[in-house]
Amino acid sequence: MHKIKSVLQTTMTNNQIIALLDTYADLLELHNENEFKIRSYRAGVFHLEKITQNISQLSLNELKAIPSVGKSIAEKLNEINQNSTQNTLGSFLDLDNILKITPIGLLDILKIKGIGTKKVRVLWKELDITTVEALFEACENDKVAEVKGFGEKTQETIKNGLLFMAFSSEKSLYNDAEKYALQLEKHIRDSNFFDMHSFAGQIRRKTEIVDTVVMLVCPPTPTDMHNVLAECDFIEKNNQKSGVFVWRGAFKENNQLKIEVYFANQADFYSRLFLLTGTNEHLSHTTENGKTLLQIALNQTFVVEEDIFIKANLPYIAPELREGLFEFELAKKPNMPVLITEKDLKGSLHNHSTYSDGKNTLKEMADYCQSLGYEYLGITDHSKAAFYANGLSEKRVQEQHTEIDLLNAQNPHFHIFKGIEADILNDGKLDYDTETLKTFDFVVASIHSNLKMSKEKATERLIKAIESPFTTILGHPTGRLLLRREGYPIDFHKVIDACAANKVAIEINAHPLRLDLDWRYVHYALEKDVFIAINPDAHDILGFHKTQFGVHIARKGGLYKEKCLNALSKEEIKAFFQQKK
DNA sequence: GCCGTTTTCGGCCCGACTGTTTTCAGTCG
Repeated sequence: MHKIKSVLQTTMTNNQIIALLDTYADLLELHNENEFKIRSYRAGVFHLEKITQNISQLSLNELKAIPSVGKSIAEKLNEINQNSTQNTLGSFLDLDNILKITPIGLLDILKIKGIGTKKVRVLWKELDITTVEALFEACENDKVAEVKGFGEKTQETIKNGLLFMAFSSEKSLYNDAEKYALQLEKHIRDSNFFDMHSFAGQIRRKTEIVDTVVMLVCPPTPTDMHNVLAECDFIEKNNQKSGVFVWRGAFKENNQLKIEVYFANQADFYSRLFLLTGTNEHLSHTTENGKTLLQIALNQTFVVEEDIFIKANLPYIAPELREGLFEFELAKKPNMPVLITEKDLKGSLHNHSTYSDGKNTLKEMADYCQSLGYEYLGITDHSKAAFYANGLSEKRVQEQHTEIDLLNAQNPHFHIFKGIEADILNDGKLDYDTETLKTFDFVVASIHSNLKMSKEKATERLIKAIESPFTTILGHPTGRLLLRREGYPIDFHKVIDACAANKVAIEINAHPLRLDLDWRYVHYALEKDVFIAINPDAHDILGFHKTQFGVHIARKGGLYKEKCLNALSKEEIKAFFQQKK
C-alpha cells in the first residue's frame, strides 16, 4: 500500500510548494496574526526560493537544516509532500483551515500591485469588500478614497491595478503556453493519425503573451480529429464553440489558455497554415499585383509554404515576423536579413551567482555555460544598492574578481568576463565610484528601485546612465513584468538614440516575464546600428535555457547575428569591451 | 515561528519612497 502511494505521488515543483507557504503568510496577515510569526514564514519562503534541491524530495531533517525553516515550517512542508498525489496538489491543515474562514476573492485582491495585506484587510473589514468586482465598484463610487489611510491616489492605483488585472486575465506567458502546447502536440504526434500537423497563431509567431494555442492537423477525416482529441485527458472541449472542422476548448489545468484545432485537407494545408499564422494586418497587406496576401493564399494548393511568398513576389517571411508591422519594409531591402538563431550565440552575458541572489556558484554557472557550447560567460551580480538581492560591496567585488582570475587561469578554453549589474540610482548615476567601475570588463546598467516615474523622469534617468562611460549594456529598459506589472514609461526613440550615440548595447532580457526591450523597438535600434544583447538573466544554471525566449523575441524584432552582441566570438567581444574603455 | 548560545526567552526590524497624514504606515525591490 505504502509503495503504491509513493508511485502515485507527484512531485510538486518548488514554486508550487513555496506559493502555498507564501499564501499562508498572506492569510495570517489578513487575519491580523502576530507579525513576527508572519515574518518567519516570509523568511522561510525567502530561503526556500534559494535552494536548488527538490523540496518534495527532502526529509524532515533535511528541511529543518534550511535556514529559517524550523520545526513548524518543516512539518508543514512535509505535510504538503505527503498530501500531494498524482491528481491533486498537496496542502496542509492549517492552510485549509484558514482558507475556510477567508473570502476567496481576497486572494485575487492581494494580487493587485500597490496594495498589500494591510490595506486589503481594511477594505474587507471597513467596506466589506471581498471580490475584485466589488472593489472596482467601490473605486468607481469614490468609496475607497474616503476610508482612513486611503485617498484619491491610492484609489487610482487600485483602479489601475484592477484594469491591468482584467487585461491580464485569460492570457498566459509564452513559455507557459508553449509548455501546454507541446503536451498537446505530443498527444497528436503519438496518435499517428495525422499526416501533417503544425502550430499556427500566436505560438507559431512566438508572441510574448498567448491566449489561444492554435493547431492545424491533417487527419483522414474531421471525425478522426475529434476522436483523437476526445482521448486526450488534459484538455476539455467546448461543444458550443466547436464545429465539424474545428475543435475548440481549453487546457484543464490552465483553463485561461484556450485551444483551437483546425482540420485541413492535404491539398489546402499550407494555405490554411499561412492564413492561421499571420495577423489580420499581415494578411491584408497588398502586394505588387494589387491582391492581398489573403487573396493570394485563400483556397489554393501549395506544396510548401514558401511557394505562397514566391507567388506574392516576396522573400520568405519567417512566422515570427508576420505581425503586419515592419516585415514588408524588411522584405523590400535587397537582402532580407537572416534572423538570428540560438546556434549563432557564442556567449551569455548578464547572469547571477551566489555572490548576489543566484542559486549556483560562479564555478557551477561557468561550467554549465561551457557545457552548453558557449565560449564565454559574463557574470553580472547585483551592485551594492540592491540590498534585497545581496548586492556586492566593493570588497566582495574584489573577492569575486580574484575568483574569476583563478577560474580563468584554470580553464583556458573558456572565459569569464567580470561584469556587474549596476543599479541606476535615482539620479541616473551608476552604483559605484569610478575606481570600482574601472575594474569591470563590462557593466549592465539597470533600474531596480523607484519604478514609479513619469516618462520624462525615467527617460532622463536612463539617458544619464547610458552616457556614463562605463555602461556597456542597458538592462531591461522598462522594468516591465509581463501580465504583472507595467514598466515605467520611456521615450524609446530618445533612449535608443542615446545608446547609439554612446555605443551602448541594449539588452533583450530573455526572462519570459520580461522580454524587455520589447521586440517592437528592436527594428528601430537596428536602424540606429545599436547592438542587441540577448541575456538570460540566469539566477541558476537552468536559467541559461531562458535564452531561447529572448531569441524568439529578437527574431520578432528582425535581429540578425551581425548586430547581436553575444553572437560575437570571445576575441571580438573582448575587443568590443576594450574599445568602450 | 525562528534563532542564538553572553539567550530555552526575548528579539526579530533594510531603505527609499509614496501617500497619507501632521509624524508615520504601507509597500516594494
